[in-house]
Amino acid sequence: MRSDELGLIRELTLFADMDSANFSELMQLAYFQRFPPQVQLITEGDPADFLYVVTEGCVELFASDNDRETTMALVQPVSTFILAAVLKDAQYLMSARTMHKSRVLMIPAESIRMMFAVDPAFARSMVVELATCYRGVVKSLKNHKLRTGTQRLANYIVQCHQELAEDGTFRLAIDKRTLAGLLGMTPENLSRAFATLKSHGVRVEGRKVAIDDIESLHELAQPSPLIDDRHS
Amino acid sequence: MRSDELGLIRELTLFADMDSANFSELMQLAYFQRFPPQVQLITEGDPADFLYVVTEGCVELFASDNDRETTMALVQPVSTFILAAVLKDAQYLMSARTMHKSRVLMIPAESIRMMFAVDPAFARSMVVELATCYRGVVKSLKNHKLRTGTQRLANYIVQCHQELAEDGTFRLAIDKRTLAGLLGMTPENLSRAFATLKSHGVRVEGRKVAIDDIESLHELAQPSPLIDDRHS
DNA sequence: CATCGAAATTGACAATTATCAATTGCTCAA
DNA sequence: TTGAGCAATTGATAATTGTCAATTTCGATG
Repeated sequence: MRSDELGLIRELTLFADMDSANFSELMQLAYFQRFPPQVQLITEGDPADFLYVVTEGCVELFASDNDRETTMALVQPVSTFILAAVLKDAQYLMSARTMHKSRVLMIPAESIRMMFAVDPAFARSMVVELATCYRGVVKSLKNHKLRTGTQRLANYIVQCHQELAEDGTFRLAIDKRTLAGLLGMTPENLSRAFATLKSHGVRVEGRKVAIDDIESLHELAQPSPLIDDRHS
Repeated sequence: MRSDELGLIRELTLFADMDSANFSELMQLAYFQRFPPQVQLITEGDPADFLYVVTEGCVELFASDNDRETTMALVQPVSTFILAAVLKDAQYLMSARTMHKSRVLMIPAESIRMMFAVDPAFARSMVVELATCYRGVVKSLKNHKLRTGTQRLANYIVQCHQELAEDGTFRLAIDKRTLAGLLGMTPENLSRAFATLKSHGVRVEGRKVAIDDIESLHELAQPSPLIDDRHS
């Protein structure tokens, strides 16, 4: 592992307050690996053997039932995922696959649980991490139960606009197929939702998005901090 | 507070491992109250001032956006709710109202956070509690994204069957209006879903449910432990 | 027991979303 | 450059779900 990467991991809320010796020991026990795109890292139903940390690339969390499949979340660097299963020593509820070439740290679940029992600061950080994840899923559930597909897209666009757009223009960070999955709709439906947004001042060309009438978009999206705010 | 109730609260995973003196202190700071049905206890968006514990009755967690509203979960005694918001010292993401006459313990958020910092066993219990809640919401999100309304109802019935039915017959624990909300559909739709289940061996009369053909119901429901198992 | 009011059901219809098929457009490698 | 292959779009249709209105049923109360 490179030391700059180690530094990034150390800065994560989950590890920042941990005792130094414990952190070092944990890193000693971990595996650092590169994966090509579209590699399935974990499968739902399997026992949770590792806690994962993405340091480069992007990982998709997804879930299946019967022959349906849905994207649950995208994990961007630098973040951990699948902590709850590791802690409860339970089965994974979600599967994970790399979207792009990715670098991933795999920490044995056993050693996470051991440190959890031993290092109180680590336990407290876990609380904060899990509370944040919990609230993230609650927001996602609200997003899905309270909004139509078009409204979810509108809010996604509003959020991108706030985060990246300087002149009202930005590029989608992910391809439309993945975006459709994330928003819980089919790619066909996403196309139509984009078409609907045209009349609310949103122009799309490939991955480029231009927003001409942010008021009109806000009107349609009705963004709410209790659903859309990334942090809080 | 009655001592038997205190005992029930002490037995909760969240408090079981806590230091005795700390637990006593926490209970000293808490308010125990009775509420009539349909009283709104908390409103989403408000700062999290209390952690709640239901000891009798039932509490509905719900969320709103624009003029839509949806049931997020039902909290049965004895359980805590709204822990994540308290811990993060953030706004509530969900509102809560009593469904029936209820007894509720209200613990000041401030003192929960103080104990969290001071009592390592309490912090570790929180991790387990939050991990469990997190997985609960993930299951709920999977339920909604991967299944149709009728399938969700079928799985709900299968679950009731496993837990209460001895002779293939049981009573619904909640009224149909609430059940509809919980399953994320309108009452009208729930009626139609019940009608659909008739051809899969489910007879409904008021709150009484009789299952004639559990195989056929399973076939339709396709229950999965990674969505439907209460614990794990 | 009668009656009021809310819950539940049913029907008709609209909106939303999914599915299937066909076509267009883009990207990458030979 | 060109063609193969995949992503994206578009159209047609079906399935699912929501909305509105009209009854019917059920339960609590006087």
